[in-house]
Amino acid sequence: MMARNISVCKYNAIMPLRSYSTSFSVKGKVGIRLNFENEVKCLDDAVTLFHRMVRMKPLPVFGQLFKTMINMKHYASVISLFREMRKLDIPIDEFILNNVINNYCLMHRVDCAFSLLPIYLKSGIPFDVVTFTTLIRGLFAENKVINAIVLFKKLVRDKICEPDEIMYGTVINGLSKRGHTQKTLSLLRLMEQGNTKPNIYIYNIVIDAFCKDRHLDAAINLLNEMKQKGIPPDIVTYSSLIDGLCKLGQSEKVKTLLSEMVNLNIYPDVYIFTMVIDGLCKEGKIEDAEEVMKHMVGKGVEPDIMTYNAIMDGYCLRGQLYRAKRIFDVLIGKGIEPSIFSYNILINGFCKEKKVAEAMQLFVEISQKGLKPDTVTYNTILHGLFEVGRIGDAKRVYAEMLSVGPKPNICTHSTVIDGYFRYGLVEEAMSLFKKLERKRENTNIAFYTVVINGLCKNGKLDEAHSVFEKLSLIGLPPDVRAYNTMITGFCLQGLLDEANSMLRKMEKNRCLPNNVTYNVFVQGCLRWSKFSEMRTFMKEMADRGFSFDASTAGFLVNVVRENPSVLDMIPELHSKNKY
DNA sequence: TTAGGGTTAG
Repeated sequence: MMARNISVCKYNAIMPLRSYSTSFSVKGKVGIRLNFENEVKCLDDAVTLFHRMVRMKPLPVFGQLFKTMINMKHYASVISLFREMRKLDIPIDEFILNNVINNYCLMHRVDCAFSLLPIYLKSGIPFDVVTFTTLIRGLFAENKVINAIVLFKKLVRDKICEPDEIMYGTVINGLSKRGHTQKTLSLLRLMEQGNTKPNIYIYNIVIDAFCKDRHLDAAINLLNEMKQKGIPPDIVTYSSLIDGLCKLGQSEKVKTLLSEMVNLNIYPDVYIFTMVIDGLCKEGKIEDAEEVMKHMVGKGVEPDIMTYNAIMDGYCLRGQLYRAKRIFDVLIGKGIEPSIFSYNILINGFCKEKKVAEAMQLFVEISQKGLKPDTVTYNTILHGLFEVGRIGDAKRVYAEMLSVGPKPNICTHSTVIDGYFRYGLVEEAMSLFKKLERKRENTNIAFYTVVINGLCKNGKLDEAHSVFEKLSLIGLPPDVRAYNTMITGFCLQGLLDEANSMLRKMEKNRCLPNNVTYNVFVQGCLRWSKFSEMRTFMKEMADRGFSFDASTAGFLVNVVRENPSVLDMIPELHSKNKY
């Protein structure tokens, strides 16, 4: 296979170029554009063509070659060819510069993209809306949201360039993908007052943001609004809405929207069918999902890897791993390449069922198939290995990840620290925790809760409490899980007063206790025979509409079995309706 | 040359 690719590349590179050229005229400039789209199949072709182009007279247009290389993701080579052009004194135009800026943005080097701006000034090339739209997208891609907005506002305020629909779309999309849904709506409203009116793209981005936030009412209001304004919704509008409704399990509304779009002659594509299939699978209705898959094939829409991934995940969620694996074999049989998601889904399925040997086999297969395990793969395997107590293997996999794998994220750190604590490796857990704190790694409240829980479970309540106390100081106010973990720690040690004052503290800090909070406290009372406190507490619990969970009920059964007089000490336990 | 929709992990 490889040998054939090389020979095709060499053949393409020596094709006579003149026969593929056309002349064009833009803004009064005449040039020769080479029509090579189907001829440049690999980097070799592109570089060979570049070296032929630089010798041509008159010089042809280079921008399209760069665009082709960007599409092939040969970003570093674009930069070296651009530098070569500069050395050869080949004139640069706005197409080349905009493409190189885009290239740097795609490399996540927006700083380098900005450093090209002086070339525009030196070469007398005016900045245009494309340049700035590309830079704004580059800033968003690196999560530099404030910089993106500052740049956008400066462009408008200083009248450097008039934003078009695409620039607005880029800003609104950047904001929506980073959780600023309300701001996307504000910008849409702002557009209504200006010269550039919101179009279908703008509406679709805002509708999608509301759907992702599960605010389907707001999304449907916008759908009606765009219809009223004479902007007809398209397949993307419907796909966002259908996905949002599927994720909320509102199958009746999904059916309504599906028939509405078909009435408008918009037919569901593989995206929409996959969303419906995924929604059904997540609800455990795989038989229905399989029916939808048959239906789509009947309509001439072929399932792709994401459709199969949804079905595989559905079977994994029901613990039917071997059916999931059969789907995996079927898609390979059909010539569909599994993605890293396919492997992750199966590995997760096997790990959840504690079949870690099978999971490890798939993990090894990933590299053999020319794919690379990603952070999710490592996190899933690490969790699976710790879960079954294969600590040595977990440590080996973690070391492999640190040396040759993807960069660990907060989920990796939480999994490893939790794993260490669970097997009493307190020193290793704390040393990793302190190292991450020193490096100012990204942390969140869930990560700290893992540490607090680990310390509590290993009898280090004071240390856990001091970590808990500093949470608000470092800008991570404890959530209900963090409070529950700390309350559990106090209850395990019999410090019921401290647990109670923690419960009052959470209410004072406007973090409402939940069913777990009360159950943890009740179990603490039972464990330490604090029956009078328990009676007071049970009343508060019932008043707030909470009840015993399965864990408390099991605990209670054991306590009563050992000491039946508990039932006399807590007469409320006879009241079956309440507890 | 620059904007919109689908899958996995703690």
